[in-house]
Amino acid sequence: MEYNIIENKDTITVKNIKDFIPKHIFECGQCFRWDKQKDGSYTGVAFNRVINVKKEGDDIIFSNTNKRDFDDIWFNYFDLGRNYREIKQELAKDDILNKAIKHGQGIRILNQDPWEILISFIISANNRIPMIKKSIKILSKRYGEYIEEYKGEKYYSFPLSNVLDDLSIEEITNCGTGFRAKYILNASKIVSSNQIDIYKLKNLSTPDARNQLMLFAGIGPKVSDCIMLFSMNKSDAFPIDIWVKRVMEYFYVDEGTKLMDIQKYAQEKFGNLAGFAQQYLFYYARELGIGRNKKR
DNA sequence: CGTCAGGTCTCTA
DNA sequence: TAGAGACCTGAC
Repeated sequence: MEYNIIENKDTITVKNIKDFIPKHIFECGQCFRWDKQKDGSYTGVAFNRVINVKKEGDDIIFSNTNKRDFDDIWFNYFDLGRNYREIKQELAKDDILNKAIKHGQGIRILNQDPWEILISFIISANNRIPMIKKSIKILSKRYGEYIEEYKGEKYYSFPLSNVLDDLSIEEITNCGTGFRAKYILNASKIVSSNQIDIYKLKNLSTPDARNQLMLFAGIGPKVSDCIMLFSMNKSDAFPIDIWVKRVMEYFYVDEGTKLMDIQKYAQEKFGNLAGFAQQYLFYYARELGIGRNKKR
């Protein structure tokens, strides 16, 4: 993928970029540390940096950054080396996905940090997105490192495992994590002691990586698939949350199909692109509120 | 006040 | 080995 990049003071502009719509990227459920600003742009924190992303016409402007960070961090973070046009062309052969893609054509799957994503998705279990974001924000403010103030707001990095592993259950609960606090503490101890090297899991096969992740208390099939898809470059992972379950039942499989069987179905149908299909379907289901009034 | 939300764990038959 | 029930928390 080649881009026409313009460098200015504190900003990098990528001209005429297709397949990049901030709203789709930041609101398709893969990340929790990006907030919409009054001007419609999004400000987020990742890899100890604060950055603002704004779409102007066909250009994307990255503010509060520089060419070096763009090359070293953001190019990979925003998955800019991947050709989404080809992925969408392939998936659009399926009628349902063809429609779903039209709603979320600017989605990209971010390459996020495994440790932050592992904890974030432990917190996501039986929780709501605003609450998840709030918990992560408090955790970072209390136990992360201060990064900088940007447009009147202070930003903090996500706390390291060897900081969280010293906390009490109560201290973690007090960040709004509820019953998941014990899972967070447990995971912190496993990671800080290197009992499981989560940074090496991306080198394993998807089933093997999944089995390793499921060893953590509080991580089941859905959360492990999220971790693999959003931070370990496993594009064949297919996380099935309530929305994906609904949209799959609505369009593809019988109601009451077991999650494992939906998983198998998606694996066979979408293969290596399952993760991308999941994102388009998830966004589509939420936009349309598919199955919202149905009982589980 | 119940209900319920980006699931997972525990207990029971 | 599958299925029901519990679970922090806060918004409706």
